[in-house]
Amino acid sequence: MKNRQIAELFERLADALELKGESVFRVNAYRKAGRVLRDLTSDIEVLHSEGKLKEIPGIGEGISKKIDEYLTTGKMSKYVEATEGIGEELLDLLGVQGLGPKTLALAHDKLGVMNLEDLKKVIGDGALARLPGMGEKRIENIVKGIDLFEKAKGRMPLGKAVPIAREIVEAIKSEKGLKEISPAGSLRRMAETVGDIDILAAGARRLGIVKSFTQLPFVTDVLASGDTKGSVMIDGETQVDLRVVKRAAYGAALQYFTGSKSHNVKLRTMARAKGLRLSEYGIFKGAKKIAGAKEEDVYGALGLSWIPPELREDRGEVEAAQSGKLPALVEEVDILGDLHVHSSYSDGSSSIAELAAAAKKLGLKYIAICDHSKYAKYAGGIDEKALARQAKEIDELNERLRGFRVLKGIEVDILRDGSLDFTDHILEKLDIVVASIHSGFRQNVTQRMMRAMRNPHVDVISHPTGRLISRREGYEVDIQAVIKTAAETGTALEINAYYDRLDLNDLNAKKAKEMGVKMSIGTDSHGVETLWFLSLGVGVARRGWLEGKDLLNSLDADDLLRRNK
DNA sequence: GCCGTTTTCGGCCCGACTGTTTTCAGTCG
Repeated sequence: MKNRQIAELFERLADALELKGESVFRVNAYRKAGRVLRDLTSDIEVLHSEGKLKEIPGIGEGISKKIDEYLTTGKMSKYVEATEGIGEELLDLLGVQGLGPKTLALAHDKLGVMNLEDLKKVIGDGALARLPGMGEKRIENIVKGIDLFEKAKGRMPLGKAVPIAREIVEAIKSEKGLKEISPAGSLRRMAETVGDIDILAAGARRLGIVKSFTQLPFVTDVLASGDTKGSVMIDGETQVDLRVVKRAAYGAALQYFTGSKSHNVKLRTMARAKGLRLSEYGIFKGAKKIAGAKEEDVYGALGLSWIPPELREDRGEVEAAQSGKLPALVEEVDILGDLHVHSSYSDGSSSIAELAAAAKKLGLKYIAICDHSKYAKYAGGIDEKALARQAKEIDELNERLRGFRVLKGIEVDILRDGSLDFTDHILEKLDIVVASIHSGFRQNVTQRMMRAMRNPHVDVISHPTGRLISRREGYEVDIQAVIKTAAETGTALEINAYYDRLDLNDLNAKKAKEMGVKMSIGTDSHGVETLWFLSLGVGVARRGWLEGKDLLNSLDADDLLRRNK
């Protein structure tokens, strides 16, 4: 799959052209093409060979020719031409807050700035300040931007942002005058990583609401505080913004601050075509406001049904809403159990009884204990004897439990030759077999997974790509081929909900669904405190357009066992 | 460069803020 590398090429091309002062519309066209290619689940090379490039939205005559050139010759002359005399390092500087394309181009043209070093130098010696339109404040602002750029802690995983947002909402929701409050932004969309945490509130006494927010005990720094917005740092590393609006604009503001940007642009374009204007204050016909208090009304005014936040990425959700074809997305209440949990038998920290009690408290009906198998020594993998002991303990526990059931499972290693770490004789006695790769990430991963899927006792392939969010790329695996085999063998693919995995991700889950593959959410918990990650998994599933019926977890325990026979 | 229930040409999202300016350009979200 060359999708990502071509997407990157167009994104870089857009940056380079922007720096050269090319028409913003052309720049945006390239940028959009980049985004669409990044999101594409089909293989660009296949579409190319079938002559279907122009069927991709945002790809027309010019861009399809450039893709063709790149795929046939290995280079794109437009890119080479546009980036001549411009290095990667210069383009990277567009990421500095307060330094936009115009200013950067000026610094490049007049002062020969090529990278961060140069930029710091021309600030230090006052050369930048002497350029037209530059003043003391702007320089100061750029210096701040450089500071942030260098720290660049980047985005935090969703699993870290969610508890912070919940805690803040909990802490201020009973504030006097507050009528509505909700997380917004990428967190509300359940994107896998989150930049700043955005929270939106509505009500009277707005100043007081902001004040109670900036005075929360875990706030370490107040960046801004007014009667419509407060901005703070939590624990010195996480920025949280609270905006407070009037109730009459809450829906429009929530829609606006939830994004995504491309989803919003699409809606505004639609509004314009209908002679309307959409902003964070509402939908207007001339000077008359026709919607704004509720999100449903904003979408309604555009002739759309309400679109769940997780879908708002301009991946076809607006068209689906227009034709009444939005999926009935899976909800947390549809999820009856967690299908991948570790106990203290292997490297977990909680006993099976503790896990069962905690899961029951979360409203679940069952959990599957899937400890590591013996090959995974580093993770305290268990052998056949320990597995038998565990089975006995689970039987005894199930005798006592009411309205809850513990399933006997295993996370069995797929070995280097594609065989499994336990014999079929052992596996067939279990309620659920989850198979995964923990070694040889570059050795025939696709073939090994396929072999595992053809074993009739294997029910689920765990974390199928092996990626760790912002830490590890993942296995060398042909995920398309894995999905295809899963469809043939009826094996489920896991949406591993552990916060730094989320694997399958949203796009792969969507692809798998389209190919008729069932999925299984498992938290991969190693203790009771991470069982809540199930909601992260539901987030991924919803972002992948999944409905309850696409997930094994929506089956009750008896139906699940029948399926796994 | 893309695209079409205003269009095959002429548009292309919206508003706030800031700083450097006498009316607006640049940047951001």
